[in-house]
Amino acid sequence: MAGRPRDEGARQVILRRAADLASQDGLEGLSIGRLAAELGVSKSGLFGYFGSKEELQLATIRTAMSVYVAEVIEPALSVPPGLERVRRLCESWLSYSQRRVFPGGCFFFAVTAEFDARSGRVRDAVAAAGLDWIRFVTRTVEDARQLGELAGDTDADQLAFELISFMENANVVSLLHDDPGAYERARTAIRNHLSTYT
Amino acid sequence: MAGRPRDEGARQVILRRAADLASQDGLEGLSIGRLAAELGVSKSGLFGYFGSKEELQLATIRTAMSVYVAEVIEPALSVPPGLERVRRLCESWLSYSQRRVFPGGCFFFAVTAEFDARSGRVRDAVAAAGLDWIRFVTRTVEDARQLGELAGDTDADQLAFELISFMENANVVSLLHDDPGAYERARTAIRNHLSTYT
DNA sequence: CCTACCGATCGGTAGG
DNA sequence: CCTACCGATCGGTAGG
Repeated sequence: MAGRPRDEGARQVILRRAADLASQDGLEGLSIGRLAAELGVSKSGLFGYFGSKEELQLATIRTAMSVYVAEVIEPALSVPPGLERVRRLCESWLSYSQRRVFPGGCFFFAVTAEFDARSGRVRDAVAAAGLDWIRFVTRTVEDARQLGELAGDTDADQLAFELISFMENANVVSLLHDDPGAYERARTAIRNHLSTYT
Repeated sequence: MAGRPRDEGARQVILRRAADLASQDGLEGLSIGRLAAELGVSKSGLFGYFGSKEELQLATIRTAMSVYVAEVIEPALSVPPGLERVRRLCESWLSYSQRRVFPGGCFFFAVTAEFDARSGRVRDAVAAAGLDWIRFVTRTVEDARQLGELAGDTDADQLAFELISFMENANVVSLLHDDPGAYERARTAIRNHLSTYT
């Protein structure tokens, strides 16, 4: 539990910066020395907050999750369950990616691709976060179906997979090809796609 | 042009191995020392083939492209242009990912996520390969439309974006959650999706 | 294509 | 929370 009684505000500033860096260079590319230098503190001082690089990585993921909840989940929950919440959830995600809340685009896209073929606690934490997200989208779709706002035979798992596909591809295309039109392509895909399920 | 007159067969063995490692740990995670140790040669001996880490990374991308052409593009080109070629292209891609031609799943998915927020020659090479792929899918779709096998008002860019979305999401979900069902979800999505365009 | 090395940086620790 | 350090590893080079 190294560092837990320390200044919690400073800790969150460190972790928010770590998440920004990791969205661009990955959680392995995030080095304690570079992070310390950017924050103007000593390497061992920063190290003391976490105790190991792996703990820093895990704490960074938790901080990124709280940003994700505030930017993507909460805006969707401000709308009542149903098709409008599904639309709002997709739009919140695209806006979160497009506004570059993390400078490297979606934090979880970056670290998922980095750790999807590895093993260990960091990979497990990334996988758990990914599963939470899939389940939340699926539940949001299933609510809309049960309310009669999507066709009764809608396969919620299938539709959630398809919506997530469009969103993540917009993120990567916009980053790699510096093409903001990818977001409009995703919005068109989502709009047309939802209309085939109604 | 360091190393070009050397044994070309040995060079390709090195690069194929490098592509396997990079699909799991990334092109930055690929270290010359580790690669040399795995191949049982000295670090400086291996280094002499490439002259710099960046040249090794660029050569690895070119080798991965030739694998991709053989595994994904050529099977599609063995079918005449039209809707059947579109279907074959998607199936070749899903098979390439699912058979783990590269142990970390699609090589280009891994290195795209790694370099999409960076700059430099490696990023540019990854982006150029990605653009080639998008254009090939778009052209394959457009051929089918012009042959009257997709609706006349089909937007080839849009449909290519949607098909690629499904394929890439299957790759990452299957890796992160060890869920081969992701490929069936992508196949269902592609089948249903193509039928809405006909 | 090898051994042996360079300076830089890595994660992590000792001591204060 | 600092300075100063540890051994390991990085990309790259000298010399043969």
